[in-house]
Amino acid sequence: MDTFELYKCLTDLQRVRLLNLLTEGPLCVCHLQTLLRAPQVKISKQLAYLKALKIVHAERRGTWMIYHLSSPSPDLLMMNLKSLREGSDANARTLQKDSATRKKLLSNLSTPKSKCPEKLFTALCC
Amino acid sequence: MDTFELYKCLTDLQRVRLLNLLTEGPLCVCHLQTLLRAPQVKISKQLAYLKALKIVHAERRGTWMIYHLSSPSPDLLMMNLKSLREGSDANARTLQKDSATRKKLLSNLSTPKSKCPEKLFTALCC
DNA sequence: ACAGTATATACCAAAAAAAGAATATAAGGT
DNA sequence: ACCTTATATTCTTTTTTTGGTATATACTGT
Repeated sequence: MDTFELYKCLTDLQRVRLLNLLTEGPLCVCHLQTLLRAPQVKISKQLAYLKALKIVHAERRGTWMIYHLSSPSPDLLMMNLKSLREGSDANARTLQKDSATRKKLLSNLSTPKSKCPEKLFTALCC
Repeated sequence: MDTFELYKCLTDLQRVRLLNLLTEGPLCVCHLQTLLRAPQVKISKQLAYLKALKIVHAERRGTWMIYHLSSPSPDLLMMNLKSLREGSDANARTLQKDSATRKKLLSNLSTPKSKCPEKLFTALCC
């Protein structure tokens, strides 16, 4: 993959938020939608974009698609995501908040009402 | 400056080549033109773009404009340029070749025919 | 087979970025 | 004052990226 493509991923807040969330574990599309408060099409398209670059990959679990960061993910990507997350600007705060919201969301999933697949790999999803 | 703007700079080979060359010392537009074998407008515009973001700044020396990397330049930028330069793909090779060509170009400048300003700061330019 | 839910894709409009030609500015030498 | 050289800016066209609506697919449960 061309390195410039990787930087292109990092020029858009929404894509960065997706990548940031996925660094902490796999998630399904519906949860990414919820976390980013964005319409399904947009999320789906961004994920398709990232998938085409093989930065993420998807796995079907029933009707749900679970998205993962590909491994090994390029050091360059990880390094930059880390740096973005640890910044002190508005964007960094957004990423930090996303992580926190993700934790809260996932801890609420073990309730009986949740119909999503429960345990996925080591992380909870859906 | 928004971090995403910085990544945008890194999505274009020509801009990266400019930045890479400038990390090794100031250069004037005509030499950047020569080194990148690109038309004047393009170089000028890219430099204007980088200048607007305060990543570089320019200083007039006679009719010549000498471009510098601003200092301190963001760690994030330096880190990524380093990584791009040290890669083993075609882009990295381009950057390495650029650096070599720059050295050769500058060492030919002390000849009497050269009308460009000779010593600039510690580096030779024009 | 049918209805419902989750996700993806196709298609078109809007916005943003890049490229090129022509022109403008700024300085130096005559 | 005028001509030349170096660089910047303006204007227009083209290309790329993004966004939205509608539609398609894939699966589940009945």
